[in-house]
Amino acid sequence: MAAQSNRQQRTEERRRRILAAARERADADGWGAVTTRHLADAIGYTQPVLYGHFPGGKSEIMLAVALEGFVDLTRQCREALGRKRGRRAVEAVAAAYLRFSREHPAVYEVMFQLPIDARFASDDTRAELRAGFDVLADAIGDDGDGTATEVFWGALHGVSLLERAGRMRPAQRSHRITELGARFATNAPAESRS
Amino acid sequence: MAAQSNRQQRTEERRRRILAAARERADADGWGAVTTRHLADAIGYTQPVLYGHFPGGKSEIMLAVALEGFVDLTRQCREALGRKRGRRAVEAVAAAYLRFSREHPAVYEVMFQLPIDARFASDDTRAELRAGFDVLADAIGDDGDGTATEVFWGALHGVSLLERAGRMRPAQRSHRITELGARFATNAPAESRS
DNA sequence: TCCAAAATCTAGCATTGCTAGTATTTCTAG
DNA sequence: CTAGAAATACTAGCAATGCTAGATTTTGGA
Repeated sequence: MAAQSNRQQRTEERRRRILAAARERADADGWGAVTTRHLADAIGYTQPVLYGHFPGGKSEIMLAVALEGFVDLTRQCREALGRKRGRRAVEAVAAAYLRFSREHPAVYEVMFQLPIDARFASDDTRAELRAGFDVLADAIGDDGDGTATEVFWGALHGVSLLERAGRMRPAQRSHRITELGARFATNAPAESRS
Repeated sequence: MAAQSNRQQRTEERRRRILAAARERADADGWGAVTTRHLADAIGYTQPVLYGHFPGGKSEIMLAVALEGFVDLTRQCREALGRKRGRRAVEAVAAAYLRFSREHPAVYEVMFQLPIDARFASDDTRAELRAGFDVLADAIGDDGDGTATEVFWGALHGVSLLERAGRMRPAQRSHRITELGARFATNAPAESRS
């Protein structure tokens, strides 16, 4: 099981290089700059080779990058959370989340703007999404039906996008994290659900 | 001042029709479906005519749609706010905001993903953005440095995007609005800014 | 060593945003 | 009313993009 044929090995290696090239270029110059011709050049082959690895073409490459992204983001948030509780937990996870989004803008972008519908979503995908959701729920200590986590997630998502779009004052970044901690820490504020 | 020449009148009329066609098609099938050829067909002219109205091409058309969008969104939020205060104010504005985003997905999309940097941002643009920010600040009764409003805005933005991306349970929509009211209503939660 | 299969390339299609150059319409001056 | 100038609009085409069919080379096993 460990010893793959040389062919499989090289195939997998090349697949990695395609994804790395796509990720790198996209984070630097946006997904518009990721062309199939450029990717082919980057791995030293021609365009059709890409379609051997990713029959779905550019979309499938973007999806693959997105999946890697979910794994990374979830792990970094989980590590940031550690055994913290309350505000410190919320702030730590928020900081980690926003940092990931800032450092990998294109990966983050494709993670959320790509349609993860029935066609694309494997069980793996759903599991990864679930894991990401769970770490956020743990951070705010959500023991309800998950609505609070949804809103927390929305806040992180929105703040990260607006920061990168230049719609928020950069100097206030740490204040925003404090604010998130204050608004979303465990003291479940008046569960006035009808 | 009222009586424009026939030419100017028809020019402006056509400009409106271009924007309306773009907005309609984009909200229906996404911006990818808005091609210059389609827009030209929609107004009964050929492609180059578009560039007479919008020298910047498709980008400029999208920007124009975005500007209209900011005016609309701000007005609808302001109307929803009325003279409400506290939770009811937050919830009303949140509901209006999310409704706009849901009903005009493409308009909303271009409002925030387009670079509103120095090149594009006229004073008008900045004024409109400011007005939108202000209504949110009024809704949550932000009397601080605006950080709370930034986070509130982020939450609305993120929730609206995640809802449309199918990442949030549709049935929980009203719960999310309640949650936003609970988390962001005026009772400024522990301004523990360092 | 030779052959079949896998792998790779060449060449090209259709679509996109955009534009140069030409034809046509419209307004104005005489 | 008519001729010329200015505006308006069109034809035709370019370059870039994602993608693919078919030819060609390389590879690995008998």
